[in-house]
Amino acid sequence: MLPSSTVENYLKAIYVGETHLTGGEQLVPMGQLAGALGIAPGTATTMVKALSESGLVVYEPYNGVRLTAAGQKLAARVLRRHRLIELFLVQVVGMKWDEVHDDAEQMEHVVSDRLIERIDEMLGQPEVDPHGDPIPTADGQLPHRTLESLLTCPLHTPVTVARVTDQDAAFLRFIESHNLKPGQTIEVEARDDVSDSVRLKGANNALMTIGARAASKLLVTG
Amino acid sequence: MLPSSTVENYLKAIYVGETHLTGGEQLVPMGQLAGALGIAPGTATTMVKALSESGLVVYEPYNGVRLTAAGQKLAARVLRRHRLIELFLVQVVGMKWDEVHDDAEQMEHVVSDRLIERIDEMLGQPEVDPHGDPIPTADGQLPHRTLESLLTCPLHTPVTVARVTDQDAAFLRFIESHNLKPGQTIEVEARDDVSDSVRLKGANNALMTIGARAASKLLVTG
DNA sequence: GATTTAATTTTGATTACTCAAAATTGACAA
DNA sequence: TTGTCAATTTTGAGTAATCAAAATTAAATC
Repeated sequence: MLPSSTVENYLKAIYVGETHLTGGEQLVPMGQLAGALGIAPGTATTMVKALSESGLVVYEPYNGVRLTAAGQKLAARVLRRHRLIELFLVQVVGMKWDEVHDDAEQMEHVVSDRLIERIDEMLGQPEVDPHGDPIPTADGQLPHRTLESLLTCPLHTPVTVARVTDQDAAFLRFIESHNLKPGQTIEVEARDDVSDSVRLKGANNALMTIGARAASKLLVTG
Repeated sequence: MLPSSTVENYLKAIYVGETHLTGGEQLVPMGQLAGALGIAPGTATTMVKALSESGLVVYEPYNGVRLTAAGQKLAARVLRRHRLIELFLVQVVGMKWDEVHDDAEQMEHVVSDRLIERIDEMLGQPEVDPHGDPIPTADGQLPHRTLESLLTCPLHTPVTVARVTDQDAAFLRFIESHNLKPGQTIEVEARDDVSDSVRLKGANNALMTIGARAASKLLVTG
C-alpha cells in the first residue's frame, strides 16, 4: 500500500528530527514529533504505533521513535521531492525563495515520479535546494557536509554562506535583503555573549548585527 | 471553509457534466456523476446532499444536480487550474501531452494561487490547453467555441484540428502518431455508416481510416 | 391499472485521521 | 523512600469519505 500524505509527513518529520539529534540520542521524542507536525501528542502516539505495525518505524514507548530502513527510504524520497520542487519553483518558474515552501510541501506528495525525474534533469541533478539544504539522491542517500554556523566559524575570515536552516518567509526575506543568501561572502567581525549578538561584514562591506539565534541558522564554509 | 479535494472533484465533474447535457436537460443525473467520479451511487447521493447544504449545488432527488453560481465559480477555478497546469507541464517542463493529465489532476487541488498566476503569466494568458480544451478565465468564464467534429464537418475540405476530447493516454498517443494533434490540417474524404468509419487525408497526404467513435472526439475548425 | 425494471436513496458499517481530557509512567528532587 | 512534575499514553468521541446491500421510487411495459 502506498503511503498517504499524512504518513509521508510523519516519516519526513522523524527523518529530519533524527538529523537534529545530539550526542548519543537514538530516538526522536514523541513531544518533538507532535510539535513539528502541529498535532496533539496523543495523535502522534496513535499514529506512530500504526507506523510501527507497518514496519516503517521502531517505537519505544515513553522513549521515542526512529525510522527503519524502509521508513528511511520513504522519508528520503519525500525530502528529495520537496527540495527538488523548491529549487524548480525558484529556478524555472521564477518564484522567490521565501514563497516556495508551502507549494513544495503540498506537491511533494502528489506529483508523479516522471515529473520529479524531469525536474531533476532540467536542473542538472542539483545537490542543494535554494536554502542550501542537501537533496537526497534518487537511491535515498542524504549527502552530508560539515558546516559551521556563524556562532562557531573563525573571526575576521571571509566565509561563504552555504545554508540557511529556517523556512520562515519573514526570516528568508530578511536574509535576502541583507545580502546573506547562500553563495554570498561575509565575515564575522565579533561575537558578544552578553548582548547575545554577532557582528558581520556583508558582501558590500556593509556592517550589521544580528542575534545569536539568527546567526546559528546561517551555515558557512571557509 | 475552503473546499476539500473531494468537494472540488465533485464540483468539477458536475460542471463538465453540465456542458455535456443535451437538449432541454438541466440536471446532471446522479448515476452519471457517480460514474464520472468512479464512486458508488449511494456515496454520490450523500455527498451531493451535503454540497446542497453548503449552497454549492441545487439537488433535486431522483432528478439530478446542478451547480449554483457559487458552485460554478469554484468549479471553473479548478478547471482553470487543471488546464493551465497541463499546458505548463507540456510547454515549460517538456512532458508529453499524454503524460500530464494525472499530475494536473492532483496539482489542481494543492498549488497556490500565486503559482497559478505565475504559470498563467509565463504562458501568456493562454486560451486553450494542449488538447484544445478552453481554459476558464480568472473570473470564471468558460470561453465557448462552436466546433464541428469529424462526423459533421464538410467533406473534401481542409480543416484544422482544434480539440481532442478524450484524455486517455493511448488515444492521445494514437492521435499524435497519426499527426492529428490540434493545429494540424486534415481533410475528411468519406464517411461510411455501415462500417462505422471515417476516411481521412492527413497533413502529409497520408490516408487513414478511423472509427466513428474516435472521429467524434476530434473537433475541427473550417 | 398492475407489474417489472432501472435508477436512486437509505442504512449500517468501515477506514483514516484528529482532538480534549483523563490516566499513567518515569525521572528527579526532597 | 516518597512525592512531584512533565512527558506520554489511553480513552472516548467526532469528522470526512467511502462501500455493499437493502429499500424505495419513477418510469416504462404489459
